[in-house]
Formats: sequence, structure tokens, C-alpha cells
Amino acid sequence: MRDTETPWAGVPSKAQEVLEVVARVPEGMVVTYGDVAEMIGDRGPRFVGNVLGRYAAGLPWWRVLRAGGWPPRGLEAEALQHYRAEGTPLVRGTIEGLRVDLAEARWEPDLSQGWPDAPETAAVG
DNA sequence: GTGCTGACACAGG
DNA sequence: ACCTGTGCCAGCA
Repeated sequence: MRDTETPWAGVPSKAQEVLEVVARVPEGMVVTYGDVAEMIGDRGPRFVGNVLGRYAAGLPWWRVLRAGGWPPRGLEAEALQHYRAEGTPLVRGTIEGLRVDLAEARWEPDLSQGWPDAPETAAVG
């Protein structure tokens, strides 16, 4: 859709679907890799991770978590700064409350009403 | 065409 | 709580 307008020109179609979902996650809220996978027709959570690994620049990647509410491997410190800045609810865990409270912050859009308008310019990573 | 690579999920130990 | 192995699949060499 709107290939000429999307900032992801040249990105494979399946990957674009992933990026569009991530770009729509509201500030202060989160989704899991598995959630995104289901929203785009379940290509598997690992595929979502692969896509973000390549194209996460310019997207709020920190709002995509692993099961249980933990940020991506190796990016915990970076993600934590965003959570504090956005007021994302955290759970007191073993490691300084790095885990996000999924029960509070999980984004569950009602897709029966269609997707919300794309935020055009996503947050700059 | 084949085979490897992953910002993961899940089940065990 | 942690680490390991297995399954999954689009992209890429």
C-alpha cells in the first residue's frame, strides 16, 4: 500500500507488514514478537525478529518484546531508557525491574475495525 | 535449485 | 532464576 509513500521502499512485502505493525504500537505500550507474527498472518516470531534485526532503524523497536516481557537480547540497556522515558510499566524482576508488565502495557488492537492511521514518521531509533 | 542465518517461542533440565 | 535443544520460515548468498 502506498509504496511510493512508505519509508520502507525496497523492503520485502512480508517484512513491510512487520514494520507497519511495529510503527503503530502506541507510546508506552508493547507487543511481543509472537503478537506481531499473528497480526501479519503468523510467519513465526522468529521471522519478526529477523526483520527488526535488519530494518529496525527509525522504528520503536523497544516496544517489541520477547515472551514474558523481556527486551531483545543485547538491547536491554537501550530499551530500559525508552521505557523510563515513556512511562512503560515495569515488573520488579531479578534484574532491576527490566521486565515490562505485559498485563498493563500490552497493545491489543481491535483489527476488526481495521488498522489505525499510520504514524507516518515513526520515532527515530 | 540448496543451505545457512537469525533482536524468537517453547519445553526440559 | 538460568542455559540448552528443537521447531519455525522469509531472506539471502
